[in-house]
Amino acid sequence: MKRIADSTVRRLSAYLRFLEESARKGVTTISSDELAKRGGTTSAQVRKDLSFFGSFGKRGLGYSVGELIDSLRDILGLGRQWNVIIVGAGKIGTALAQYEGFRRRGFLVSAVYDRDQRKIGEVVSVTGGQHVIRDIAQIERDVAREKPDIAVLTVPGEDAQGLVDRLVKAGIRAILNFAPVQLRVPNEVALRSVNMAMELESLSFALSNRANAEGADS
Amino acid sequence: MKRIADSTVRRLSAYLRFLEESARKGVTTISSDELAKRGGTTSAQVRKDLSFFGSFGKRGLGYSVGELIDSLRDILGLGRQWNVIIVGAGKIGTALAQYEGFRRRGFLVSAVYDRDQRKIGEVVSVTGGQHVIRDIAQIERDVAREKPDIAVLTVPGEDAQGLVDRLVKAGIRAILNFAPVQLRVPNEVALRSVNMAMELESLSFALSNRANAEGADS
DNA sequence: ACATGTGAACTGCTTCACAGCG
DNA sequence: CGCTGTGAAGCAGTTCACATGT
Repeated sequence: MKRIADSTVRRLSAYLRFLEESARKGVTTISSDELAKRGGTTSAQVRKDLSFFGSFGKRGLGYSVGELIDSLRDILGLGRQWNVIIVGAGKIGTALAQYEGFRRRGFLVSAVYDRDQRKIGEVVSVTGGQHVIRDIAQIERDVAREKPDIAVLTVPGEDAQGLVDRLVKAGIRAILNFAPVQLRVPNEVALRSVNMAMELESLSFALSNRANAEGADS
Repeated sequence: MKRIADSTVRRLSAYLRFLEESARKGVTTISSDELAKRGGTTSAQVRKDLSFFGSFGKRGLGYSVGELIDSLRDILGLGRQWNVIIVGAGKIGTALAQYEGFRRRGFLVSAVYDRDQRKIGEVVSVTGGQHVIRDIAQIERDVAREKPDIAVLTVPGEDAQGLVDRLVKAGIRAILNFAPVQLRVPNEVALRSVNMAMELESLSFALSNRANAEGADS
């Protein structure tokens, strides 16, 4: 398979959300142009994005909403459940643990970790249940045994790289990082970072230079 | 001024963080190569990024850590305080309100809003203080009067676009969106989105297509 | 007639490579 | 001599434009 740009994947995800919304409204057919308007892109871009994976439309007509939803879910690997562990039970970690969007899309929080002895053993709510906070000290053992798919990192910046190294060694294959640091992982591990400091500073820059205010939205 | 790529601004932000860390360690001089290694890029990229704004280094030597920190803070517009309002006092909104990183970089939470009558009037902690949750109904009036710089949106997806329209009309110039929807704003308003669903789906895609696991990190 | 699918053109970010200067 | 600053080359992602299929 050809290498797919990250920007393409993000757009596919956006198309999927809009398609699901359209389906709920009873729309059954949609054109690349309508899809583009809502996704903040162009019809050519939509068609190009989809073309990497096959032909999903009918010429002269557009796309079947239902079929395209199925295809996109398949392309994005959303046809299964992914087990997610949350590493760091601070404010953001516990807030994420309860995020409804996780479950709705097949991401199940299977464990929550912290290193603070006072928190370990406490019960936290997660979407669709509860978990006892586990000790980060046992994370290698747990990851090796339970093989979670994704680790969400919500620990202080100074602890992040060390934990990543441990998680990678234990066999994790995907990490979503919220710590405000640049992490290093081997090529075979997928890493995405959400860096609030960076987003805020980018807004600060835009505000200080009106020329760049123009909305380059992720 | 020349148009600056978004990717450049994000890297500048990363350089700044690393420089501040180096300064704390007592490092006084640094080369583009060292800066690149930690920022996950190349030395040529570092020099090109900086070159858009001037010449900051000494040939044969490198950059003065202190001077470059000052220059970057200036470029990014971090020499002043920015007032931030948080719109939506749910789990994520309240967690963000307490985020230490806000204050440390000059972003001050100046108000918190919700539309839920049961929450309005409640007290929430924010970094360095407390706020009484205000009624979203009064947000236009407050924005017009208090002129906050940035609105952080942490409301349900279905309410997001409506609120953005109101905020923009009231005069907001920058928005950091956490709702999982694609927002539309006029060109003169700066918008950044953090979309967790998108990040997770992008990891799901990477896990389902090992070829793409390679870490394209934001 | 209409909207897709796609090679070709284009744009802009990244990398290269070296002249310039401390 | 070493490292910066930068024009030029390379490359990747986007846009164009039209042939194709219904």
